[in-house]
This record gives sequence, structure tokens and C-alpha cells, in this order.
Amino acid sequence: MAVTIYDVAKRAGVGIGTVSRVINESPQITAATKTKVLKAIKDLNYQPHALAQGLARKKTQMIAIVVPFFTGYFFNELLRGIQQEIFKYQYNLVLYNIDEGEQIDELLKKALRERRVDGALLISHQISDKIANKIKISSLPFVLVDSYHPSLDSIVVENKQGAFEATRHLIQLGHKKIGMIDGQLKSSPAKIRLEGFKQALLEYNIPFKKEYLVISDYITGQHGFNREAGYHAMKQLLKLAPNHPTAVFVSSDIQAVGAIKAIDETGLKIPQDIAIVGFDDIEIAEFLGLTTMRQPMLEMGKLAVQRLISKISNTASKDFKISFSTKLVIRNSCGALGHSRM
Amino acid sequence: MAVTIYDVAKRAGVGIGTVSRVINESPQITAATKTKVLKAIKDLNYQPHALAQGLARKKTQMIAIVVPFFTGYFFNELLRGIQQEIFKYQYNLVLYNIDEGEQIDELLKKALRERRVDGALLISHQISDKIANKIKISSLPFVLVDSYHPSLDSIVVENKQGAFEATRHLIQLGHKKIGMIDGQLKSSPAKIRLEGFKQALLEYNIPFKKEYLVISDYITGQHGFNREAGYHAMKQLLKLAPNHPTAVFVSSDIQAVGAIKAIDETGLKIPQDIAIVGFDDIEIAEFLGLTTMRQPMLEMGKLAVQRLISKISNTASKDFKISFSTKLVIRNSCGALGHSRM
DNA sequence: ATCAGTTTTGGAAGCCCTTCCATGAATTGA
DNA sequence: TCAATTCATGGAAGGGCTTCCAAAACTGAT
Repeated sequence: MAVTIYDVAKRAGVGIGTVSRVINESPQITAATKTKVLKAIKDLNYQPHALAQGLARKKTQMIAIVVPFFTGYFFNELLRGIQQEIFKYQYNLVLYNIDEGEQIDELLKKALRERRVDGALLISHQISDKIANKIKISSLPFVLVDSYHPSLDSIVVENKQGAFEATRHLIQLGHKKIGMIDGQLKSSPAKIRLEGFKQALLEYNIPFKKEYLVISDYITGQHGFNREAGYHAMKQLLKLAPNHPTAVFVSSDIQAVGAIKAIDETGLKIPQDIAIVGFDDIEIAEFLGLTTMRQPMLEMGKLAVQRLISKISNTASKDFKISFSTKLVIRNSCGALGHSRM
Repeated sequence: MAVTIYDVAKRAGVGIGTVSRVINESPQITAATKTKVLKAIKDLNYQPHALAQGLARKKTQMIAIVVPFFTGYFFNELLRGIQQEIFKYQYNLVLYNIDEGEQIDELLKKALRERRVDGALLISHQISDKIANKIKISSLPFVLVDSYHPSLDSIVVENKQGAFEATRHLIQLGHKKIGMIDGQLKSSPAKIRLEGFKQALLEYNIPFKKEYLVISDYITGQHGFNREAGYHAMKQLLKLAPNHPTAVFVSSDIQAVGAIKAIDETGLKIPQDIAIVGFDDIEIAEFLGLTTMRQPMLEMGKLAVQRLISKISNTASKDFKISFSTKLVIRNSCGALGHSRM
């Protein structure tokens, strides 16, 4: 049987309350008793039982991160930020993988009403009003990351503005036939980036052509944000030849990777024949010379943790909507640098 | 205050023991009472408190996954397998990020002696005898994935054989000047792949040249398994020109991505001037036409979870050493297919 | 030495479950 | 019909902690 607080108390010749106070660094403890207790703890190699502590304190020191898919490169970077920050606060991270918005319901029940975690970060999830309401009612600390709902804390990237700028960049390079490859619209960023795309066209008086928009969904599970989906989406655009777009805004770099391959295969040149702008600035974007919109993912992760923890400890300010802006990283794929090396 | 088992008992007009039995699907319960209790549970929207259950049952339904770094593409795929499997068993996954082997010590203390989790998966960690011993003593269920220790359960990939075959492939293509770019040797796969590399040279009577081995460590935190590190390592090899290797075995695809870039920049051609074989078969390997050793990561993840859970429930067989074999995926970068398209 | 005030300490109660044991009801057989 | 079983049920005990309250141990001034 493991050693408990009673064993420590007995060994140190004090009461359990005193031991507890030492553990929790209560100020009202004599230096002498503190030393005694500390020694006993070390002698017995005692470690408090997290569950028992959690039960008594009504705090688990755990937070949930709920992600729609794992393959995302976006998610990787975000996770790194979250992990770095969470470590500082001595919290533990529980990972949940949820694809459909409705499953959040189930999660609320399981992980949260079970009180397994003190709060949760919801990543890249489109939140319906119904779900938002349930979250509110649950009165559990929540922070949305990379998605938005008016009644919940959210940290987002300016997807609309980013998509707008990416598209505008292509327009300013002289393109008139501009396509877009997007992810499934149930993914919130996919939906919003489409809006930005459309707005740029509108503002520059370029008619939106339905056949120039391809929602990529070749395989399921990642909302179309993957390489194959991008590849097949681009194939579809290329079928429109000779009337295919001369420029394409792709809603994620990983899709762009597939799209580039598709273009490559038909013998067309990037950017001469087709210019590409992606979104995310994932690691290989630089390698590929892919022009893209960079998202400050690491920072978002850190901020999300800070906010969540301040909510958990009730020191949170009332409202919280943070919007990170994106930054256009110009490389070769858009043609702005001339036609070098692609 | 949340609703407890007492509230349910009162409402259903039964004792708490009965409610508990219903929750845990004990057989000895009348259909009638079961219905009553179930109704009360639904009426009150009752959800058992995970911590209280855990305390009473001495089981947390949580398992830890301990990874040395997050950026790894390898890890992504593995995580997917783990997640899929864990979901079936109704476990929750707690994520720990640990870089140095010695930190495992601390982890053992924190997460495990705190009994926050029922067991742990240790990913890609070099385990010293000392640590292995501590793990044994802790008597907590552990499974090593992608690393090996004689006294612990391990699931590995045949790194040595894989590296051997990758190198042999290059030898059989006629190369004599063969280099290797490896990760930090404190990473277990890095160390073992080096052995396989050396053995292949030995077997084919090619002397091992120290300057042809570069341990990549440009930035820390991922044991050299990243793009920049690969880039710089290759730069170093290229400095040996005109006596640079004509073929390089790179210990991970992501490093190979960097290496390819470095080669590209000097105007050399792959595979004509330098042939490359990687390791992992990450998503973009296909895109890049990178010849590589494929690892069955998803399967490893699933198997690891199965094994861990059977250990937790004491149904585990005595010993467990599984070795997955790798598979050479031939693409353009090695030159075996001729000199197309690179 | 005494008293009031202050600080430190011990331990019961409470957090919410599971499980075991005892109880009483139902069932069986003669 | 009654004793002997069997079986569902209630609830105390136990799991290991925190916290509150009361008691004990101080403090220093008289």
C-alpha cells in the first residue's frame, strides 16, 4: 500500500492537518515543524495522491485540449505553445480528438461533467449557438482557439483579413482568373477564409465564378485540410483548361503541397502558368518557396493557456476576444519575385 | 453544488449502493429497480465524479504519453493510432513533453507516483539502466515505443535493419562514398540507425569515414530531427567537395527535406550528383520523390495502447518485445528509377 | 505567576465514490 | 406451512486529501 498523509503525520509526530499545511505551503507553520515534516516526507518518499487532492480541492490541475484532427501541421505548432505554457503553471494536458461539432456535446458530458478537467481549449471548431449555449450553462472555463462565437472567449487569427490580403496580392499581380481551394465549410477557418476571398474579388470588381471554387474533400477526417485533398482539388481546377485560373488561393499550405504536385504533373509551371498563395506557413512552405499567410500559432497557444488558467482561478476579466493578424510571406510561388526556380 | 450519488439514491428511493451497482452494471439488480434508478439519473442529469470514482476504484482511466518533442512528423502519425485505440477503451490521454532522459525521473514522481495515470507510453526515449530500474520498481505499467530496454516492454521498429537496408540500397546502386546525417545520439533510434549504417559499410567492405557522418544539432529540442538541422548537416558534407559523398543516408525524412534544400542551393542534382535515402516516409516524402524507409507508425500506436491496457488490467502476458519491420519505398531521390524529375 | 491575545496545531468532517457485510425479502423444497 | 437457501438491497467503511473549528501552545505585559 502506498504511503499516505497519515504515515507522514505519524512519522513526524504531528497531525495530518499540519502535514497538509506543509505540503500546501501554508504560512502559519513553525520553521521547526516544517523541517520535521519535510524530513518525514523525504524519508517515506511520500507523494500526495492527485485524485484525493483533486477531490478535496475540487480542482484537478488538468485541462483538456479538444482538436478536430491530429494530422494538422497547424495543430503541431499550437500544441507546442500550449505545452510550453501549461508546464509553467503545473497543469496537465488531456487530449481529446473530436471531429464533428455535435460530439462536443458528448465531450461536455464525459470529460467535463465528470470533472476530469478544470477547463478546456477548443481548437478550430465551428461552434453552433446550441453548443455555445450548453457550454455557457456548464459554467466550465472554456476558450476557443481558431474559432469564434460571440458569447464565448475566443482567440482567432484574422482569417478573413488574411484571406483578403492573400487574394488581393494575387489581384495586384495582375491576375483576373483567380481560383480558391478551400477546406470543408463546417470548419470555421475554411468558411471565413472564403469570405475574405470573395470580398477581395468584390472590391476589385472581379466576378466570383462558382467553378473556380473547389471545396476539397477527397478524404474525410481533416476537413479537407490535407495533401491529397489539395491535389484532387487542383486537378479539378485544371480540368477547366484552357480556362483554368491563372492564380489560386489555397486555404492551407498542406493542401497547397498537393496542389503544387498536381500542377507539376500536368507540366505547367509555377508561378508562370499558375500562381499559388497558401495559408499557415508550415515548415515546408519555405522549402517549397510557397508564398503564404503566416499564423502566429505558438503565441496563440500560449495566450490560450494563460487565459484559460486565469478563468479557472477566477481572475479573468469579463470579455475576451483576441484576434491575431496574419502576415504575408512572399516567396516564389506567387510570381512577385520573378520567375525564379520553380 | 453538483448532483451526487446521494441525490440520485434519494430521488429513486433506493440506497446509494444500488445506484452504484446500476452505474457499474452489476448483474444482481432487478429490472424494476434498475429502471427506477436510470430514470432518476436522467431526471437529475447525474454524472459520476471521475475523481471520486478513481479514488475508490484505484483507477484513473487515464494513461500518459510521454514524448520528447512535438514537432516530429513521426509522432503525429503515432498519436493518431494511439488516439484511435484509446477511444475504444474509454481511456483518456494525458500528454507530457520531456526532452532529457533524466526528466523521466521527475515524471515518474509527478504524474505517476501522484497516481494521476494508470500507465504510460514512453515514446522515442533512450532509457538508461538506472531509469529502467526505477520504472521497474515503481511497478507502474509502462510500454516503450520506438525505443528498447531489455527489462521493459518495448515496441520498436527494426531501426538497425532498416538503416542497414537503406545503406545497402545505396551501395548496390554503386556508391562508394556514402555519408550519413543522423540525429543526436541520445535519441535511441538515431543511435541504432547509425549502427545499421556502419554494419552495411562493413559488410560491403567500405571503410567508415568519420567526416562522412554528421550528427545534426543545429537547433536543440528535437534531437536534431528537424529541417534546419538537416540543412546545416548537408552543408557541412558539401564542404568536403570535391570529395563529398555521392550518396547520403539521412536518418529522418524531415532532415532530408533540409538536406535536399542544401543540395539544391549549391546547384547539384539529386540523384545524379548526390543520392538520398531518408527514413520515416512522412507525408511529403512522396511529394518530394524521396526514397525512404517506411515505418508502420499507426499500427505501432495501436498496439502500444492495447498492450498497455492489458498490463493495466493484469491480463498481460509476461514478456513483450515487438519489432516492426520497415519497408524501403523507392522513389526518385536514390537514382534507382533513373534520373527523372529532380 | 497570571491573563488576554495571538499563533500553531490536531483531527473531525467532508469531498464522492465503491465495496463489503448484514439484513430482510423472496424462493425453494418437503 | 416452515425451515433453508438464495438474492437484491441499504448503508457503513474506506479511499487520501483539505479545511474548519476548537484546543493547545505560545507571547508579552502586568
